[in-house]
Amino acid sequence: MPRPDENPLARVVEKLGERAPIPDKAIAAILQMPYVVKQLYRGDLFVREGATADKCGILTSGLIVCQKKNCEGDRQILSVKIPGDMLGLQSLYLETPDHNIQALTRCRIVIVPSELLKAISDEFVVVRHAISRIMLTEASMLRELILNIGRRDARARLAHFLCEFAVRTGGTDKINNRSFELPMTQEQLGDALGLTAVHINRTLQLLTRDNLIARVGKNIRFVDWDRLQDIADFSTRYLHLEK
Amino acid sequence: MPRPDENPLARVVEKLGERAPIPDKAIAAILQMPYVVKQLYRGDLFVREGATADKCGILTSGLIVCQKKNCEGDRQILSVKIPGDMLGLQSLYLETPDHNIQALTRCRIVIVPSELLKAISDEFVVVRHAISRIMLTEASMLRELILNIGRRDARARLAHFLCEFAVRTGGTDKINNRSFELPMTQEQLGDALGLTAVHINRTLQLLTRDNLIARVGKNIRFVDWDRLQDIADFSTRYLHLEK
DNA sequence: CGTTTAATTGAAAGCAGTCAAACTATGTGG
DNA sequence: CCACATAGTTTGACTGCTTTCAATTAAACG
Repeated sequence: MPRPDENPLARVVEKLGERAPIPDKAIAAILQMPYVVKQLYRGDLFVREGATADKCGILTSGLIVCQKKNCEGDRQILSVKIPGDMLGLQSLYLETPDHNIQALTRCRIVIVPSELLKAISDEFVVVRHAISRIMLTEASMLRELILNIGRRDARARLAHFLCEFAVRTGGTDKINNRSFELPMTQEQLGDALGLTAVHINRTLQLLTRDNLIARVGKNIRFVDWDRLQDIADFSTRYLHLEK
Repeated sequence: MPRPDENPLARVVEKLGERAPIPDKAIAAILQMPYVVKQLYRGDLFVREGATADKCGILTSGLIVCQKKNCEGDRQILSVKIPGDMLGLQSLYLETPDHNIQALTRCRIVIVPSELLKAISDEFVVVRHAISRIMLTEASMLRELILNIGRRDARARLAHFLCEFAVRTGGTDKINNRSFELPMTQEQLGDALGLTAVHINRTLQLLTRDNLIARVGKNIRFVDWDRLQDIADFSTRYLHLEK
């Protein structure tokens, strides 16, 4: 298989491969899809609610979110996509997107026609199982977010977000004392957690004061992972990491 | 096709048929699955988070919810299932359920082995497309709930819930002045909206006082549907009602 | 008809929001 | 490399929505 820098669709194969072993024929079919690499800038939309959806893709760098706005224009972020995540899979089966997909930072995506990926998934059982599992895992993460926003206070909510982000970007090993970049503004964090930027700021200070995390700019270090996880009521089950 | 009282699996065919025209052979395969009809009482679990999931089903009467609890035992309802809705489709592709499926009222469900429905969906393109569309619509409803809980105040949140429930149970025609039964306690409503029962009570009174709805016991009548929809910031797009 | 469950009400407390200002980084052009 | 502009963070004071707690009333149920 080509390296991602030779054919960026290799990232798609990798992603699907996390969920099920993909046979060579399917790999070949995926790698042969026509694709477009596109750079997005902060705020750019890849998919617009209510438009027509005929493309999907994969994020290769930067951060993208799914979001919706209420009638007053307040934004609610529904999910944060990290490099390697698929984008707009909904378009394989639904015509009209029910949410926006928007760049949070400058980022790079690889776009393919939904039709083609759908055709491949219709042909190869394993591919469609992998895609189904990805779609269901996305739904599971939405559920956890509902619990997070509906039944946890700001402290637990933010702690939970940090736990999830750390596990998704860096895996489950040696998290204590690990430090990582969180390239989001406090306003974006607020939009992701149903809070205001001001309150995010105060809550970050709270977590810092309680010796749960340490911060230097956008860099965050887990000072006491176990306790943070406890406070966050975090478990990885909903991420469905099992193969 | 048999009537649902002859073979309750006809309800499954109906449900899938809403999403895509199901060929006769597939209908026959569905109707021939072995099934169990089960009565559940309020609070009973059909699927338990963390257990093993090997069955799915359809709700034929009563109300069921998907829910999770935080570490303090507070319940958050993630979705409300009404008669005709599928249950536990997640089990077709994921082994371990990430949420509970619990009876809200006494209800009747028809259960089939996930394996069999999956086999049918592997055999018939249309069936699997219908199922995918159902799964994606469920995800879309989760997203709207996140927006509802994260970015709408109690009044709009409750109004939105009532709008959704009315449309789902009774369709989109002649809603103004329509009255319907909402067989949920105020505590259950609170769990569905990330609020307390007390506040649900006060918010219901608010909607009543503002002449948006009228209440007699669990019966609710829409006095001013247009304004309620406005306040709720409600649109049906996220329900993906299009065929 | 008594017992339990649900709905309602009131008072008080608290978490998070709002508003506004100050401060700090970041980035751009000269 | 500095000066300025802009975006983001931090802080304080105040407001307000929602929760909590507790008591009362009403409804549902056996």
